[in-house]
Amino acid sequence: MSPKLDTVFAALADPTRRSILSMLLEDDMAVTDVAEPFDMSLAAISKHLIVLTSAGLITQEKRGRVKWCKLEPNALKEASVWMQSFGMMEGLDLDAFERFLDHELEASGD
Amino acid sequence: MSPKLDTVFAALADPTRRSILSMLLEDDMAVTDVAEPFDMSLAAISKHLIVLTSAGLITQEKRGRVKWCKLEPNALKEASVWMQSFGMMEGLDLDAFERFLDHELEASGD
DNA sequence: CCCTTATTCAACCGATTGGTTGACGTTTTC
DNA sequence: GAAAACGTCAACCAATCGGTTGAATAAGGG
Repeated sequence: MSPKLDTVFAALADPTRRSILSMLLEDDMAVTDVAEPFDMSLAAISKHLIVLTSAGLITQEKRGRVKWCKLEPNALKEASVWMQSFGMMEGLDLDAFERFLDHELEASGD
Repeated sequence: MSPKLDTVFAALADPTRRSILSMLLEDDMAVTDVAEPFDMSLAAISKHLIVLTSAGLITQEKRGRVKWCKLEPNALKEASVWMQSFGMMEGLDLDAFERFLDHELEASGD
């Protein structure tokens, strides 16, 4: 159905890419700095960043010779809603959860 | 980090497998019945079911010659919490969200 | 017992993935 | 303007993926 879900979940399936997302949670980062903690070539990281960009999970903006990577958390929303529509919260107070989400998502001005 | 997240997200990245999960949301199903709506060999579906089982998203129980597939929604919880702990809620009241999750996950007795 | 139904296994296939290396284009700095 | 820093591209590689087919196993039904 949604090709977007395919790419978002596929992007999240790799631990390196999830780590990158976590790092970007703190701040925007240059590609080189993203790569620094990983035991892997810069080109490999560059590819991971392309995957994340295609999935819409991050955006990249070039300023000077530095390309800045920025988390794009809204891309997680569709996937998250899909999971939620599901049993994910079985046994939880789904109504309360939904009310919470409605309220919070609205406040975030998506 | 968590190898489980790898397999869960990878399992969710395929539209056929997501469809299967949706079908199982309604009721437990035999492998043959799961395969019926898909334009694909039974063996292919069998493989998809193995992937879903490895990810813990479903369980399979053989009764007689029929193997029943059952949704295991708790497996989505870890992945879901990972996503939520995340930027999906950037700009939202994260503290309130965390309190909510703590409360609800505790209540669910995961 | 044989036949059918239910499911998996094994071998194979082409496409994709996650990594490497080395060359290349840009922008900055000296 | 040459050198360094930033990042991508292209070619390659082994491993995995999503599918096929055909044979094999297991359990019921006549």
